[in-house]
Amino acid sequence: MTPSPKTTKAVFDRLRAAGLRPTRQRLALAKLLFAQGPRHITAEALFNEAKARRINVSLATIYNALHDFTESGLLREITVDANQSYFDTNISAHHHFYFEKSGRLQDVPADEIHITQLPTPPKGGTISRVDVVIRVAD
Amino acid sequence: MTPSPKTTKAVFDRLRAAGLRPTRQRLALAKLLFAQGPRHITAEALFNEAKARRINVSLATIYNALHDFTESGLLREITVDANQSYFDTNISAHHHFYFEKSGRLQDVPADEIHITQLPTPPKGGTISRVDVVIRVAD
DNA sequence: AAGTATTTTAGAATAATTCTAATTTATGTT
DNA sequence: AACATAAATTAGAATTATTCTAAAATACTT
Ligand SMILES: [Mn+2]
Ligand SMILES: [Mn+2]
Ligand SMILES: [Zn+2]
Ligand SMILES: [Zn+2]
Repeated sequence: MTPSPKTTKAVFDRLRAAGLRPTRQRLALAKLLFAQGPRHITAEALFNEAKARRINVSLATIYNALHDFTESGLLREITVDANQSYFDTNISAHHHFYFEKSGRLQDVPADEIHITQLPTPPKGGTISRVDVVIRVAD
Repeated sequence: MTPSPKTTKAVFDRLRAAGLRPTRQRLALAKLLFAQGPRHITAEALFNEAKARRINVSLATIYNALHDFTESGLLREITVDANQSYFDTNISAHHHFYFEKSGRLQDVPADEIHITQLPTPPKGGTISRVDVVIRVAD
């Protein structure tokens, strides 16, 4: 199957809208990240995936792209494991199951967790995000 | 002020009860960790604190002790920052404010967050813990 | 097409953590 | 108390994820 021009165009526009230059490598990585459904991926995993598809991208660029995407709101960084960062292509409000043995993350839609009371942050502070991680021993 | 024998004895017994040999360095570290109120500390911070008090302990031992304490239930490991692990001396059920700028953690008592609905974990999985992190932009 | 800012890159550097293998220590047993 | 043995400590090397550097390539504006 030849690459869908529709997908390419959509990804191109998405980068543009985010204020990021649609370079060859960002385009390729964004397609890997966003073509499928929601994903939770590490830098190393994305690097390997790119290699498998013969996309020539340096590891530094992987990190640059992941951080650039995160800063411009295309990705969200998730910290559940002390060893490596996960990047989430689902940027809407939601939570996670974290399978401790496999290290896999699974989305939990926001409406499946009801938080009916939350404390007020100390004076001067603003809540930037509330993360719920349900750790599952598998 | 000479070290309180009461505290020393209590810490000694606590290690014993946890099935850990009360060695010189574990005793000293446990006192640093548990003498005061609840703390959230990194390996490096504990190492520096030990040095400041002329407690001679290698960095490897700091890591060994923190992990041993965690495995035996005396500490809890908290993952909020991709760069380093935090160890929590408060092992009762509770949650956290995380001040993104300073990297400081603050306890939120369990009863200040009401979670009235939680999803069922996938078949075969058991919830080992539900962590709520309220990220505060300060 | 030229000029400039941005991006990419290889490889070196850094930082947290873990490992190794030798030494020391704790504890149970004579 | 001395002894034996398992467990813990240690210095330093190794590992791993990530960041940095500075040079080359590319994107975008004129
Ligand atoms: Mn990062
Ligand atoms: Mn650990
Ligand atoms: Zn997600
Ligand atoms: Zn805490």
